Amino acid sequence: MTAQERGDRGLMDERHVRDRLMDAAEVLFCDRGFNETSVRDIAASADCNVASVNYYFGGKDNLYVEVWRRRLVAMRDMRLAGIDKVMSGETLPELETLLRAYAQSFIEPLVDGGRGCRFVHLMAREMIDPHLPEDMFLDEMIEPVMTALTRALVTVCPWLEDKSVRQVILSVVGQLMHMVCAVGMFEHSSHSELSTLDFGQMVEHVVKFSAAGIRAYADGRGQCA
Amino acid sequence: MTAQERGDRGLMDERHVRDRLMDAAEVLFCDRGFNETSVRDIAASADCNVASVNYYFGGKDNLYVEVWRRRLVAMRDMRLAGIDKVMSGETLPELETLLRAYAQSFIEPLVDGGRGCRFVHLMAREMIDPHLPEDMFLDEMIEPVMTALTRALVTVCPWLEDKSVRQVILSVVGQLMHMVCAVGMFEHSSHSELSTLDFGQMVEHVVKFSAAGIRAYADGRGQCA
DNA sequence: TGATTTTTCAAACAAGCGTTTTAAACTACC
DNA sequence: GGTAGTTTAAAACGCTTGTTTGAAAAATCA
Repeated sequence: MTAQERGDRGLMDERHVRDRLMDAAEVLFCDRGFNETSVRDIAASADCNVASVNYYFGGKDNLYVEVWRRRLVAMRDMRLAGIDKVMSGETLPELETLLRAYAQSFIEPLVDGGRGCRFVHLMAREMIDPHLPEDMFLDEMIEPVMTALTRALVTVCPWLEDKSVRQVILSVVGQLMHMVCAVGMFEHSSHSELSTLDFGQMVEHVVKFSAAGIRAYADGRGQCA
Repeated sequence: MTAQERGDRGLMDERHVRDRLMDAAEVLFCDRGFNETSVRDIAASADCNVASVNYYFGGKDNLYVEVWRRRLVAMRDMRLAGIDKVMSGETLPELETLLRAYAQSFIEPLVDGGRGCRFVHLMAREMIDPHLPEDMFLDEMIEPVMTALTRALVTVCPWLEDKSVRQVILSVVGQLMHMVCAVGMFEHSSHSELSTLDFGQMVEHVVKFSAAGIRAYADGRGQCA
C-alpha cells in the first residue's frame, strides 16, 4: 500500500522524509542509545510528524534495524576491503601492514567526521545491550570480518596456532574498541587531560604493540617478514 | 525521619529489606542495565513492595548509586591491592608478574561466581552510557587505578615514556574489557563455537601479548627483568 | 496496655512511551 | 475539475514508568 512497500519512489520527494528520519535516528541512536531515544525526539529532529516513523518504517524497532543495515554493510565491507587490499598484492605484506590496514579501517569512520562518524559508538552499545534481531550483528559483521582477519593473519604468520589466532584477534579488536569507548567517556567528563586522543598515534601504537604481541607466539619458529 | 536518614539500625531487622533490594537491584542492573530494569522488577525480585525502593533509597537513581558504592570501593581496592602486593616485594617484579596481578584482579570477580560476579558487566555498561553522577566512576575507580598502574609500570619499565604508558595501559585494559563484553555477547548467541572462554588461558594470553607489546617500546634501552 | 514511631502495602498519580486513528492536505492522472 | 491514491498532522489510545499517597500493620517504648 505505502510507497515503501511498493518499493518505487512514488510521485514527489517522498524519500526526503524517510531519509531525514534515518539520518536523525542514526545521530540520536548513536549518542543516546536505543532506549533513551524516543520516536518523538527522532521526529522532532527530522522535522516531521511522529506518525511518520510508523508510516515509513512500521515501528521504532524497524527504523533501528534500517539504520543499522545502511551502515553495517558499508562498514563491514570497508574492513574487508582494508584487509583484502593489503593481502592481494604479489608479495606477502608485513604483519604491521596488515594490522595497520585493519586498524585504520576500524578507526577511520571516527576521525573523518563524516556520516559514519559516530556509528562505531553504536556498535559498542549494541555489543553490550543488543536491540538488533538475534545474531544479525554477529552474522553480518563480526563473523565475516573475523574469518577474513583470521585467514589473513595465518597467511602472514603461518606459525600461529588456531587458538592463538582467536585470542590475538580479540586483543587487537579489544584495543580498538576500547579506544572508541574511552573517547566517549573522556569527552563527556572534566578529566580532559586524560584523553589526549590523536587517532593517528593511537593506530600506530596498536600496530606496534600488537605486532610485538603476536610475534611473541613465534617462539623459535620462523618469524614473518 | 526514616531509619536510613537517622543512620542507625532502627529496631528490628530493617536491614533485611534494604539489603534484599540492593542485592536484587545489583543482579538486575548488571544484566539488563539501568533503563531496562524497572523498580517493579527490583521490588518483585526482592519480594517487597514497590514503594520500598523510595522509602529506603529515595528513588531509583539513588539505589543505583548505592549499588555502585558498595562494589566500586571493593573492586578498586582489589585492583590496587593486586598491584601493591606485587610491587611491595624486596625485588622488582618481572613485567609479566605485574601484568598477571592486574589482569587477575580484573578477571577474578568474573570467574569466582561470587557476589561481584557480574559487576564487571555493569562497568562496561557504565562506560558506554553513564547513569552515575558526573565523574563518580572516573574519580573513584578509573583515575586511582590508572595512576597506581602507571606508577608501577614506570617502575618496572623505567624506559617507558609518559605518553607510551598511557597508551599501553589503554591497550591492556582494552583487552580485558573486551573479554568481558565478548563473554556477554557470545553467551547470548548461537555462535557458541566462538566463545571458548577459559579465563585462565585468557589471562595468560593477555600477559604474554601485552608484555611483548610493552617491550616493543624498549628499543635499544635496557629491558626490564 | 496505650501511645508513638517505623515499616508495609495497595492504590493512584502524572508523565512518557510506541503506536493507532481519523481526517485533512497534497499529488497525479483522466 | 474530479477522482483516486499518497502523505501529513493532531489527537487520542493503551501501556509502562518512577513516584506519591494514605491508611493498615508492626514494632518500640512508656
